[in-house]
Amino acid sequence: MNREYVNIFKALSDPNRLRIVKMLAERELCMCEIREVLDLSNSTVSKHLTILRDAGLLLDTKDGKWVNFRLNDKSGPGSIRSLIGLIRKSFDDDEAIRKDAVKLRRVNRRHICNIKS
Amino acid sequence: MNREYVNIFKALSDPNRLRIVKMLAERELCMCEIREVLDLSNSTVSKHLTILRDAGLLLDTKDGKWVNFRLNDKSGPGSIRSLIGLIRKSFDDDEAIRKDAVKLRRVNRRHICNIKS
DNA sequence: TCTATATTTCGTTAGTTGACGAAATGAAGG
DNA sequence: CCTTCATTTCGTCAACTAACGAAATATAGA
Repeated sequence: MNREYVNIFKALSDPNRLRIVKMLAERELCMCEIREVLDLSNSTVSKHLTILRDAGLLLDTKDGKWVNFRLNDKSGPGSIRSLIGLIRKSFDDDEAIRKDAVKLRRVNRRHICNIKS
Repeated sequence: MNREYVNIFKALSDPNRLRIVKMLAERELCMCEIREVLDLSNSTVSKHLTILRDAGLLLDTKDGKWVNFRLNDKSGPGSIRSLIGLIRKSFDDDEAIRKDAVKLRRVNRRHICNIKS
C-alpha cells in the first residue's frame, strides 16, 4: 500500500494539526504565532508542522529570522489540492476552530517577539 | 476541540481502512468479502469496520445472516458527504487499491461461504 | 430445538504517537 | 565575532493503536 495518501489523513487526524491547517486557511503564519494560539511548546508545534509539511499539506519560506508556513493548495497532486479546498470550506462550526480564528486576529509576531518598531 | 472531525481523518488514516472505503466505493459488501480481499482476521476487519462506522463514514444493514456495509454519502453532515465524494474520485492511482478493485470482481460471498445454490 | 456460520467482543502484545524540556542549529544585527 | 532569538532535533515517558486467537453472540435453516 502506497503510504502517501494515508499520511495525508494521518497528518489531519490530530486536533492540534487540524487547528493549524484551519489557522493557515486564514493567513500565512510563523511558528511563534501558531504556538501562541495553540499554547503548546516549541518542540511540539515544530513536530506538528513537520508532519503536515511531510504529508505535502504545507509549504514554508524563510523570511529573515522567521519561517512562514502556508497551505500548499497551488501546486502538488490534484487529490491534495481538492482536500485542502474542502478543508478550507469545512469545520467552521467547530468551537475551538472558531476561537482560534478570533484569537488569530489579535496575534502579531512582532508583539510576541518584543520588537519595538 | 470537537473530536468529530478528527475522528473522520483518524478513521481514514490506516491503509486497510482506506482500502475498505475504496472497496465500498465499488459496491456494497459484507464482512467476509472484505476479509477475503484484505486477508486479515475476522476480528481485525470487524474492528476496522466499527471505527469507520463510528466516524460516520459507513452504514450497515442486516440481510439474513450477513451484514451489508456501504458508504454513507446520502445522509449525514455535508462535510462528510463531500469528503466521501472526494475519496470516490481519488487514490485510484494507488497500486493496492487498483488490485483490490480487480480482486473484488471475482469475490462472491456465496463462494466464500460454500453455499451450493 | 439444534447446528452451522457470519459477525462481534475480549484479552494480550508489539509498535506508534503526542507531549515536554534541554540542547543544538541558524540567521540578524550590533 | 558575539549575542539574541526563532526554530529544529534529541531523549524520554505515558497513552493509544493494530494485530491476533479464542470465546461469545446472533441468525438461518434443518
